[in-house]
Amino acid sequence: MTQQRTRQQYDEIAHYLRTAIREGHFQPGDELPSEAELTRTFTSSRGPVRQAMSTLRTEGLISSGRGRRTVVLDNVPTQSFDDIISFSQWCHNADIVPGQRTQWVTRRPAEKSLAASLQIPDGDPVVSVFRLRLMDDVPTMVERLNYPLEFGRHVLAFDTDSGSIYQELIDQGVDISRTSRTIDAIGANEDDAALLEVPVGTPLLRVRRRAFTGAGALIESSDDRYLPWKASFTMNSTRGNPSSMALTSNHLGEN
Amino acid sequence: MTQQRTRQQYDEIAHYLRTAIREGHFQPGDELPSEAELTRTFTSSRGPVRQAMSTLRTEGLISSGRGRRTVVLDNVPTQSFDDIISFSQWCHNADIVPGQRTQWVTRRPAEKSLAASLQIPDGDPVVSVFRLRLMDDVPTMVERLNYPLEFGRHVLAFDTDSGSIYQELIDQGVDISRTSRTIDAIGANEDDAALLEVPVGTPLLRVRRRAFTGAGALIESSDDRYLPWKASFTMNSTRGNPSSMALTSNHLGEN
DNA sequence: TCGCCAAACTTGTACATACATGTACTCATC
DNA sequence: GATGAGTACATGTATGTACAAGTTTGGCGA
Repeated sequence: MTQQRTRQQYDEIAHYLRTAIREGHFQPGDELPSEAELTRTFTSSRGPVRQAMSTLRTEGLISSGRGRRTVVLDNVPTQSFDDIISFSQWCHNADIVPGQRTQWVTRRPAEKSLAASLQIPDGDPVVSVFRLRLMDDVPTMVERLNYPLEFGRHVLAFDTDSGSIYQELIDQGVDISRTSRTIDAIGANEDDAALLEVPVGTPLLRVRRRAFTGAGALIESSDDRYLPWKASFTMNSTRGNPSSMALTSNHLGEN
Repeated sequence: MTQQRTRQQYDEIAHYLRTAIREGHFQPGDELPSEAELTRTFTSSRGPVRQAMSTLRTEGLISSGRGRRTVVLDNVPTQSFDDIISFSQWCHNADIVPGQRTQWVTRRPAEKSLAASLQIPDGDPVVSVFRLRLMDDVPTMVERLNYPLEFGRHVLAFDTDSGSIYQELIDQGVDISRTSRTIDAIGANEDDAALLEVPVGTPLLRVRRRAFTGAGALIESSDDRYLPWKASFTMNSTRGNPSSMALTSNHLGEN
């Protein structure tokens, strides 16, 4: 239940267009109303209209250019920051019932590599969670979460079988403002295989995520492994628009 | 070799800031010059400065907010549209020597599933390419490309062992303006395994890409499979900024 | 009928201004 | 020294204007 506050004009316009596209009032290939028309429709000036268009453009929903009318592209999926960070939230939006079976929650001193990935000194206390996540009661993903104690203490005080850790952190006033994800593939190890009910070595889609506060403090370092036939990532990019993704080469043979 | 044309102001500013961050003149955590300072530095108005900032924000390089100074985030990688669509271009930027060993190039009528993915009628002619790609002479990725004849004819007339098909299409006047990628994991089949010199079933990072013209015509449908210890995807997202990615669930057991 | 050109309209870029809204600092006061 | 009000300054939002640079349209002339 997000606060409703009075919506900004550009947000109003973006929401209208996005909804109209999703509901099919504008089909792929159709022309959107011109900026001049939209300013009249919303009794606004060109600024907010262009800001809304810019948003939809980076979401990959529309394409525009000098002289050309703005057209609707394929009806591609995009998700907001909140939808994509929380498995529970994501399931709700897809009309799926999320589930979780916590394997263990620990508090212990960080060994070297974990400390490095959390950007804390060796031996500092770390809270770790290991859960199996389910979609409609079907095993889908194994989740390994690690928190420095400052944020992990909220997790220790939380029943991890009851729902969304992300939502709990928000409620506790933790300001999650940015995430960085690295995606690759990895074979299921014995733990993964047992929980997901597949053979050892089954290819899994691995998403390693690090979440930060606005001030830059690291909140979480996680490792999620999805069954690839249950979930996949989609990304849109448009020439001339900024991109938030990169394909990176790993010279060193890490794992 | 892209045309240099006179750069726009906002592009000038964005380029300056991006370079300064990459080269470490602004460290993560540092404050960027205020908008007012930048307008003076570049003898510009606030519009272009804000447009540049907006670009860097969606690239995940900076964070800003009402009342707060704009700060540099971690020095995260991001790549432009051109860098990420062309394996050759990508390698060059990373100081890697790209290579390719073409297995075959064919022209044939599309069978049902391929026709569907190319959005053309069953039986329409399709040009397909199957290549092994190398980084510094080391097998890294297997590439399967499919083009409708309209665009594929340029590929047929091209020596696919000589370099970048993408660059060739550009040179032939094909306007590639948008791509959509789906990322998941899959085990190496016999062809993959033989070329990549790994056992059958080895987990691979699969990137299925579809490329479109500005008008919406489908140019290419491809399937790239990377050795996950050679390459991975990275994505940044910031709360409140538009996102161009989505995690999608596959209810149906496709492959 | 065909081809060319000018006009009208589209989106992109830039400038100037105003006010909203949040942060951070100064400084007087207790 | 701690506290709190006030102030200066930061970015966010909105308006209005102007021009640049493409595309589309329609009419005119050959």
